[in-house]
Amino acid sequence: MRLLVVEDETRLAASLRRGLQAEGFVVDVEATGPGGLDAARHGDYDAMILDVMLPGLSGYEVVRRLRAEERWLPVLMLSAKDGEYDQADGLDCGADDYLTKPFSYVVLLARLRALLRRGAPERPAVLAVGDLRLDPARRRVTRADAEVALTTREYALLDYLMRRPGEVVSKTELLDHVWDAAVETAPNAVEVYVGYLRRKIGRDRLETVRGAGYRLAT
Amino acid sequence: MRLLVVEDETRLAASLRRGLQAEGFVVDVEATGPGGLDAARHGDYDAMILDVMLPGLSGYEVVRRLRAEERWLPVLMLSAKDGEYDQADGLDCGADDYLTKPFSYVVLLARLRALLRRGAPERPAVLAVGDLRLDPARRRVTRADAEVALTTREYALLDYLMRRPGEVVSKTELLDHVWDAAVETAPNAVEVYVGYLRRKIGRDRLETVRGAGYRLAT
DNA sequence: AGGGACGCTGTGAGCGTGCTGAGGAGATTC
DNA sequence: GAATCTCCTCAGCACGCTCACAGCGTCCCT
Repeated sequence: MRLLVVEDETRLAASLRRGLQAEGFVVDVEATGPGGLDAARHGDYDAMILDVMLPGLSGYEVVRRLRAEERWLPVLMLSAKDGEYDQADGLDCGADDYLTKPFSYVVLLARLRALLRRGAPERPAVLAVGDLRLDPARRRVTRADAEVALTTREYALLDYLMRRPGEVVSKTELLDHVWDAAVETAPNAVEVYVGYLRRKIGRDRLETVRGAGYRLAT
Repeated sequence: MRLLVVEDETRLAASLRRGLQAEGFVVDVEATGPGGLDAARHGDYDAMILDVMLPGLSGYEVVRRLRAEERWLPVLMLSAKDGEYDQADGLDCGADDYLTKPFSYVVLLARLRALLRRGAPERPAVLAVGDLRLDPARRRVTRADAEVALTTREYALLDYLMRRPGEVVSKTELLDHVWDAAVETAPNAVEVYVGYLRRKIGRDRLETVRGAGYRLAT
């Protein structure tokens, strides 16, 4: 999952990056309104965390322009203001959720997950495909009720695939969303991790579609 | 837009009904957990506003059961609690948004609109010609509901033809679009692959127009 | 009916794509 | 500082897809 964080307070930005990366997200940070807008336009992110007070262009304005261009990526707004009308303004100009600073990290994560779930075609709190279950809140995976131990990368890969069951997902797409796009990673890494996953969740769960990508059997 | 409000405090329920109706929504109110669950199952609502503290069945439980039944209508939870973990729990058990009492009516409306805006996620349409179906996202082809296994090239060829059903497509055009235009490929390759396709999707599906090209029978 | 152009298909070589085991680099733990 | 874990690269291997080739069948025109 790729996230865009637009925040000009460098300490908060760094802390968000660290925390979200630890959860397995791929995180890019922009510090200005125009920079964030540009990144959102071209970056192919799964969601965006956006401060209201930004140099160059306010968060409100960034969302408004994105929506005007028919870009619908989920946007979670952050603001120091907490008057109710400010909140309503943020939502009405196109944001999907709103948090006031100071906010709790746990709440941020929960709302972010809710947001990502909402954007997906189906949005169970626990993802389930066959006897495979993945609980994003607890970061736990079970297969026929037996727990499966996964590393961060394996988990992120399975998470991404389970949000698109039955669909073919290309190696490039996986590299963009599960790996860090800034780092050049060989496509072979995907093959290697698909191999690891197959050993843990069952060989036939994860089909190879030659020349196209991988598909999680439904 | 039809809304379901599940709330047992009659004064709050009445006020919500009045306010939302004034905004043009059609509003039904249920006062108990089981009643709300039942209404959500059968009512065909566009969204649901759900209190956590309910007689009979808690709001958490109602959402969890709905999601377990694969019902994905947007749910906005209301609660008097405001501990951060409660909020996280509500979202993780399947709600899409969360408000704590007392809440401002303006905020409620804004969040509701944000929720409704995230309607059905667009999914690339499935191409269908006769009993032949091609799903680009799943990269899957079925003929009379039976899956047809295709190689990359066969799939690309069928994809191109199915986007032009009934039209005559020349071999040159196919070489340009389905094969790599930069690489010089013999026109015979097209004939070979048309042959393969015919064996898999049915001989009469793919007509030869001598001297002009091929046509997918509609 | 005959000839020529066009299209079809079986065969097989070449190579692209994906899988795997081994191992090095970096982070973390004891 | 050693042991462990995780991530990722590399090289070798195997499968099966792709396509050229050649021979035959089919269609159309005279």
